[in-house]
Amino acid sequence: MARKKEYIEEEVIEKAMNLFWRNGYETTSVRMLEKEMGINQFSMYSSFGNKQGVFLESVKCYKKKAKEALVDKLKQSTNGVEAIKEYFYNFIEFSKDTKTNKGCLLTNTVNELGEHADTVIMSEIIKFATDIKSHIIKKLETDKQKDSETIAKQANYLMVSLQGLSVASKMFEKQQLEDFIESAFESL
Amino acid sequence: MARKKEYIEEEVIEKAMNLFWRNGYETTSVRMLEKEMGINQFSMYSSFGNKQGVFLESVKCYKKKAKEALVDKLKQSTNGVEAIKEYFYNFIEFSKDTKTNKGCLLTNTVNELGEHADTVIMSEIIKFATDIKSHIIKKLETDKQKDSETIAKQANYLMVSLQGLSVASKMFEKQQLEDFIESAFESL
DNA sequence: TATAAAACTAAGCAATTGCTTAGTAATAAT
DNA sequence: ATTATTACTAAGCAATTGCTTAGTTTTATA
Repeated sequence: MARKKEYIEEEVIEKAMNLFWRNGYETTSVRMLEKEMGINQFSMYSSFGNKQGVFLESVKCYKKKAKEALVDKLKQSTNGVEAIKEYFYNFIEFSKDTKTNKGCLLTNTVNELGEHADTVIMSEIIKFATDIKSHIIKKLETDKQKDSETIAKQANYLMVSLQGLSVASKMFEKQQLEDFIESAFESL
Repeated sequence: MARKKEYIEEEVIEKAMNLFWRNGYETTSVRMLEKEMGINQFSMYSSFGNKQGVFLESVKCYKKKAKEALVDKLKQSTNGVEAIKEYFYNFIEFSKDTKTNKGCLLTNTVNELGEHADTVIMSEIIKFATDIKSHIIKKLETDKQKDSETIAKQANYLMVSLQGLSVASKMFEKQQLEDFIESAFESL
């Protein structure tokens, strides 16, 4: 009874996600999204409501990709702390761009929008961060000599370090990033 | 022969700097600057050329403030590595806002504008980062047991950590930030 | 006191923003 | 084939962006 959509929502959202990842939320205009996603503004708004809606779906798409490329590997590994270090190295690869790195889309978002960010989007971000932290804690607990207090402290430390790596990867050279990772894990 | 300016450029720039610090470059509109600086757009443009000009002066103002509150203290201290740790703690105080922290204006800028940033502004930022790093190296060299290679590595590590602290301070609680600093200096 | 130079006010500029809407084309059930 | 439903195109909306300009006010000098 009705006409068919000429695009697959999951496919165009992945393109939108990459645009947001490269440029940030504000800098990415609806016109840019139109071009990159290859669909008209009408279609965008009928599928996702508004720009925030497109971004929310992009965030979900990013989470899925990051889960596959990073979190699942961390989850499956039995290497304890070494697995977390692997996560750090994998992240650099994951966020690689043509020249410099793009950082983590979620970190970029919090950093750009801060308090102004939509609460739905923020809760998505927090859920992901909490998930990563719990996996980090599990790997730290592999070492039976550590008490829960040092584990909590080290988990906090690693979460902040991860944020640092995300931002620093956008402006530092590979050598500095590797120096960072190696030094960061020296005392663990 | 001519009318006097009704404002002091240094004073209004400090206000502009605080606005940019809180909101970032793009989110800060010329209208917002007008209100915050308490001067008309005409005056803004005649004093600083354009929005980028206002921002460039704001960056210089930030550098001056950060130098006084952070770098000079680091420079003067004779506590070696402990002085660098002090720098980290001082930074948290320096970037404090009403509720969360504002991070470092320079880090925020690179993170927001990335490659799109004006080259003049970028060179100001790089100069400042290089300056901090050289002071960090000096403090590390206090420990005569460290060879130049480990010093270089540790300096890289600390610079990335500082970026991390800047971003993380915008979203983490004080306890996590202190956990980070303490853990970060454990192996040094 | 008259004058020229600079600084003010405020209205307005084109371009861009996110979003909407009027009109047309395609589709599956009747 | 007709019809109801949805998706498309593309033009256009008000609001905001960075910036300019026309006209007025202030000021130190001649």
